[in-house]
Amino acid sequence: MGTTKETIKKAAINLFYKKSYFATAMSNIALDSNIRKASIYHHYASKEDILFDILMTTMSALDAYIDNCLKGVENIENRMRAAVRAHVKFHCDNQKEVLISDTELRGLTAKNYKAFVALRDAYEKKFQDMIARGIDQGYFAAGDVKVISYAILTMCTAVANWFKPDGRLSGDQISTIYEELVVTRLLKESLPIHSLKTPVVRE
Amino acid sequence: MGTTKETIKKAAINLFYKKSYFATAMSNIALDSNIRKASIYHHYASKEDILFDILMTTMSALDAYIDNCLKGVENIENRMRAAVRAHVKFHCDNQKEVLISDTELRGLTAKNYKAFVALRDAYEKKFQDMIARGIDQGYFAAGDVKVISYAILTMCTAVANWFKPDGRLSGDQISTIYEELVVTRLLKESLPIHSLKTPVVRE
DNA sequence: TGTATCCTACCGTCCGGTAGGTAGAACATA
DNA sequence: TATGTTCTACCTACCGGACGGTAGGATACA
Repeated sequence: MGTTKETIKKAAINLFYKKSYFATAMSNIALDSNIRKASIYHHYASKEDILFDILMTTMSALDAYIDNCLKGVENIENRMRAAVRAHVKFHCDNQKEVLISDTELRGLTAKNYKAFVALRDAYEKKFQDMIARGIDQGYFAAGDVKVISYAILTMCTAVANWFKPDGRLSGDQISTIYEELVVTRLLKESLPIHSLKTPVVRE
Repeated sequence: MGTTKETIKKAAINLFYKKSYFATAMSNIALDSNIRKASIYHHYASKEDILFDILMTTMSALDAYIDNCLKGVENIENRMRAAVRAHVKFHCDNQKEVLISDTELRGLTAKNYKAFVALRDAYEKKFQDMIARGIDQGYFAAGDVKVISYAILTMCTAVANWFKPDGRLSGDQISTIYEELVVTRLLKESLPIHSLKTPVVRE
């Protein structure tokens, strides 16, 4: 069951996900937490404080998860593989939280907004640095690093939009497909048209 | 200037984009339209009716735009190129509307929700059909059509999240980059690692 | 005179948040 | 062991204000 604060947070995550932040009332959260509305204010200073807590812990968890998955992986291509796999897996396993992180930033005041965006920018920079390094070292095809990083990150993030926990494919399976799509296709130069039909002999 | 209804709609688009649907009050829309709140109800039956109008006209316009861009294009690879280019261009040119379409569906009642999703599904099916056909004909590398279509569509749709009208790249330039990324990379088999450094002689 | 358009004034409801209090565990003093 | 104090966690009851929407009248143009 966990602490009352965790119960409140979990209820808020479900409601923000289902109804959106602004459409969710404190009384809704209270009801789902089996608590009176005023009691929430013993654990959180305001409604926004709940949202901010969700956003920051989710972003921090994502960042820590990726760092852990990259630990000890040296080769840049393998690092990119691990990063994509971790990012997609996290977005399958924490679907509601990351969707809130994507759509409810407008519920934050300027100060909290800046704090969150700083975390997010630092996270995205890790991908941009990897891509730039991979291009430098000749592992990845040349291109606009900013645009390629946006393409990869948004595509992997959006998995949270369509992933279904009880669907045809598991989070692990989707991670594997995306790892391949990104690292062996999107980041590489392609073979010419119709080369697939007639195998090409190299070297 | 246009009709009063168009003024209201335009004000609503700006506000829904900036503050979100639920955080926007009818009085806000009235203020930005230089009209009294009650007057809005002469043109729209309810707040949701405004949202529904925005969503449906945007989705219909996107669908019509893509159809027009594909007219007369026969070769499947060129069709895919045209489709990606059109999709990205539309999402740059109608940034606010498509972002609302992506995030504010929870503001719709069940009936309206179904009507919108039907349009969207039909649109997405066009891409899935193209990808399946391209794979069949050997133009595109084999893979999970559903997942690949999601990857492509979400990546192209998300351009609306980061595109800046006065930024470094124009909508046309970004469309060109994405056209290449999707059709000559993501949909193709790649060359082996480091092949970029030493050119490969084929056939 | 009829109709479309817009207005002022108002309704009931729900919102985020607060005031102030109670039950009970923890602890210190004697 | 008995008694007073403090703290956490929760409660009931309420506040001012904003919300979406409505009733019914004024204006303007055909």
